[in-house]
Amino acid sequence: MDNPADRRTPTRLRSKPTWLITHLATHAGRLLGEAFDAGEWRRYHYALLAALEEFGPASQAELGRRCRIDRSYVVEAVTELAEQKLVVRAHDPADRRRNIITITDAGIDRLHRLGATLDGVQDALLAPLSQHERAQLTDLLSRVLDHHLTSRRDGASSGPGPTAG
Amino acid sequence: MDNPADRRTPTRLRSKPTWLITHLATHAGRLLGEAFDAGEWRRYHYALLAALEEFGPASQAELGRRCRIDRSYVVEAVTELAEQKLVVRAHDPADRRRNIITITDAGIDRLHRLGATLDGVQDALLAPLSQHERAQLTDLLSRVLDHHLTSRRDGASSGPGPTAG
DNA sequence: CAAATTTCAGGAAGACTGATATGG
DNA sequence: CCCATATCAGTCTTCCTGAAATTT
Repeated sequence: MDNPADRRTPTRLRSKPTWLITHLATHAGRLLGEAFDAGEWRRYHYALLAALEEFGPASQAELGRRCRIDRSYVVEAVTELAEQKLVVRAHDPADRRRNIITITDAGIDRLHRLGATLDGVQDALLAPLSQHERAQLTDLLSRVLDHHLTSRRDGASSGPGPTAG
Repeated sequence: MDNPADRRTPTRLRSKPTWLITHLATHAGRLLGEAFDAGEWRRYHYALLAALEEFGPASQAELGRRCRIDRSYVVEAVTELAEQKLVVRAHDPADRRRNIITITDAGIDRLHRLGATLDGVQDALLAPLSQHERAQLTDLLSRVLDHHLTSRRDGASSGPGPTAG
């Protein structure tokens, strides 16, 4: 029952990056969940705060594009952040469709504290790798992700072209 | 609106492997979905077939442990595979709690054809990387995943210990 | 009685879609 | 009229938990 051979994963799966990435995402999600659970935090809370701090006030649509968060989630997450006074939601006088979201001092403070927590999660996730290897992995993942983010302009109106449906 | 600067991702996210892996998993899932959609395939169908082909007939519990698929899904997926005669589900005379799942010739054939499709997905996902870099990435991911799979003995009955609520 | 297996019922999180109202 | 934005109401997949029945 506790035989290690019983738990060996099929070679056909182990050799496939898609499988590795999918399962690692699950573990990363678990670690993030454990780290964030105490305060009802979600990943997108951190993402939104990070975008607001780095790029300044923005509309909800822009935040969604930057953080790759769906518009539905932006609505919900901004509401939650606003309730805790970590951001302020105001109408844009220049374009009355938009909300302008601004991070508060409390929001910046929270961002930094969540950041420290997150750094711990990265360490836990990449524990078996050396510093050099961690940088290497981050670089490879970045390049792959960049490729897919730039080759899919999925935020704007451009051609949908359902390739397999 | 189509300003690239508008889509730039916060540095605090880009530098975090957890974020990169999570988002890449989304893209991988999309690619897998597109590739599999035509035939109602799911990842775990392939995973189960791969385990059965590599390690021979097995109980459902063992399949779940090998492929890291939850027991609920194993039930469902095996049923679907059995309906298409890709596997056979039989009672184990030696231990009447167990079902013994065996892959059929048609199942092996399907496994190989799905494998070819999946290889195409790996290529699409890792397009921007050289062959050497792909091997490097696969190796790094494997080592990280191994670490978490072996440090968490999550299949058996051992202590759950909810560390955070 | 304890443990393992199969099975079902359902919950949680995240990605995504469609519809609607409003404004540019 | 077309497009963008904000919002709400859902669906879908995957992961996970709880519980029941059966057997060891």
